[in-house]
Amino acid sequence: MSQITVVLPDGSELELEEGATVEDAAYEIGPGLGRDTVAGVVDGDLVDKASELHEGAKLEIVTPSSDEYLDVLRHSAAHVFAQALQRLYPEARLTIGPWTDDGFYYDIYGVELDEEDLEEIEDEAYDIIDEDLDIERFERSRDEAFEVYEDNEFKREILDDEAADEESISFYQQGEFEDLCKGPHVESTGEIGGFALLSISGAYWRGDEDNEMLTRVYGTAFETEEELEEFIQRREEAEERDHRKIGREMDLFSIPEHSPGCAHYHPNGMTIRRELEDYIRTKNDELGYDEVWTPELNKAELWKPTGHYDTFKESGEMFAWEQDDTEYGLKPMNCANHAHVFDDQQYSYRDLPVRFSEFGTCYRNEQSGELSGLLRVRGFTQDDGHAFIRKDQIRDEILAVLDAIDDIYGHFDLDVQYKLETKGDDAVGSDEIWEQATGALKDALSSEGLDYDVEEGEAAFYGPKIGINAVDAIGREWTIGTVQLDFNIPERLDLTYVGEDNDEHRPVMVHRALLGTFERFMGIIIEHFKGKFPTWLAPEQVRILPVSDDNIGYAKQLQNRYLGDFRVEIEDRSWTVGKKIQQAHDDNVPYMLIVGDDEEEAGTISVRDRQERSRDDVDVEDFRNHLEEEIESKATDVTFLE
RNA sequence: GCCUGGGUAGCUUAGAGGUAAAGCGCGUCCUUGGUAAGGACGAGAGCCCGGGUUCAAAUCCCGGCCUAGGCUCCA
Repeated sequence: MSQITVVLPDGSELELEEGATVEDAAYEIGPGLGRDTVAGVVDGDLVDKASELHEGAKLEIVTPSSDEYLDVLRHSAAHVFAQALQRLYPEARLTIGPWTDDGFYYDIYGVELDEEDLEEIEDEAYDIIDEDLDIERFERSRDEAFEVYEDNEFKREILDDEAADEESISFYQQGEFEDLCKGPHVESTGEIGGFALLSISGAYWRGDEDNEMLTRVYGTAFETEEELEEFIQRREEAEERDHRKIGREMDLFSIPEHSPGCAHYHPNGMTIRRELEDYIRTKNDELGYDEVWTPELNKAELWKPTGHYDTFKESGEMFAWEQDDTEYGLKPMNCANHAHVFDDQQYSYRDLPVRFSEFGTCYRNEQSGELSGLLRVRGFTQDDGHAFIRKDQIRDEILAVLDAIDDIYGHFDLDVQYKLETKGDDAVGSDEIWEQATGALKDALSSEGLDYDVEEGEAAFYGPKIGINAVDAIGREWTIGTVQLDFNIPERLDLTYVGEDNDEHRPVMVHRALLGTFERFMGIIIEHFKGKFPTWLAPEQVRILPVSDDNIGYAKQLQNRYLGDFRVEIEDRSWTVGKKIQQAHDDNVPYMLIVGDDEEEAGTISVRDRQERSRDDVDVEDFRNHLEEEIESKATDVTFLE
């Protein structure tokens, strides 16, 4: 019998007989570990403990105390759901039921469910958990497996595809229930402590729009009921951060029924947007961009040579219509217009880079089901910019933008992820050009020392893209800033500059948006700050609370004499001090100045901040100076009372 | 676009065939207050829109619009 060697997490090696399984390896290490083994992680994949090991495998043993145990538990919870479902709806056909980051789902066919049905299924699932059924793996021959799934085309397809190479097919069984499954699973349904079905939705088989719509049930499971309760609580807290809720409460914006996907900024929201605009204008100045403005309305012709027409119009994403026998459209992007501004005169190599920036308002007809508050809209304004550069300027230009983005995001305390998106199916231009452009972006990311994920095939049609992604309250990722390198549009529009050699040369275009769009960026920061904006962004920076109506005069005096440069309101409703304070907290006002007879006599203020810190006898000038500095430095939170 | 929910006062929600409710907010009055909700009274609702069933529809049925979470798209 020949031997194989596997590598354990600490780097040590373990000699095993050929054909040894994960469980065998665990027993080899120690009988205790052997007994505790739930599954294994082999070369990074979670697998059943009965899996055979191969020479050189990197092996990790999963026990109930491993991080991966929860994934295994949830995989079993998906089976418990399926079992409960089959007890109540024997006609339901099962497809796939994997674990996910925070639970599991199961896609089923042939049964219609609504949310009331979920409660019933959940009760049945708890019965199955109480029955503490042993979960056992067994195998069937291919022929037998096909027989079992005689009327389940989905499982048969899995047998034909995923399990095509396997002669013996892995099944799991618990009580009367069995399911085609490669595992791994826990040993008994009783190991699940907390179980909940969360929602119901549709999902296309194999994720393909042309396939059948399946019913997907999302659920989650934990080892204990307490953990489940914590999970539910975390979800409720996430709802509290929802930018749509905060946006309404703080009167920042609205998206009325008559303008689906198009935000209306209210005065408070517009204050924030204007601060963002001012900041980005400053940054664009520093980066050497000249601001332009180009129209939303153009003839559709504009986008034909660039390729936008094919991409956006054909997919129904562009708002376009016939008018007087001519097709017009609203711009889905700003680049074609900027390219024309560039093309309007002849530049020399000495002029490059030529950079245009614009807070450009674009419209795209996003699918109705995709709209989501400010995060996915139909009308949006990008802090867009295009640099027209020489090939030898690529590296510096990209680095400058990445630096600026890094600097800007620091003021928002945002955790962002960099993505490199590469050539997709709808791409225009040659492979060679794409490789060159993608390489340049990679170089820039590495030389900035930035970690990034590569997303194959996700780029815009005209060039590879660095996407800067942020996460919303419920964990969805959204691209905000972006840098794209484009050799194609200059080619298609025949853009040129005159080189040192007096010949015409092709410029390269860098497309970039620092915040992305004001809509999405605001949505992200509302959720990130939970409405407690940094003072420089806060719609109301200071609220003066007179202790009694008699002190309103002093409040006004303070506002006029010292605080005229800031966004200050006076709370003049005849409320108790406690009530005024509560209201100011609810409104997320950074600073409250409480002024009564004592302060009025001494000419001072009492300062309270939204973190519930307070100080009496404060000199107004000191406060004013600090406020100025806090705003100037774009501090991410209130600091006067630190 | 597809699947499953939802749309009732400015906001959050209750009501589920028989005269439309509550809390917050808003108005008036009383109270003039000291670091997270003082009191009284009052105004405020085409119950998303259009059709249908019914003696009677916010409620049941059909269609549409909007919206939430998924799916699919997506710069």
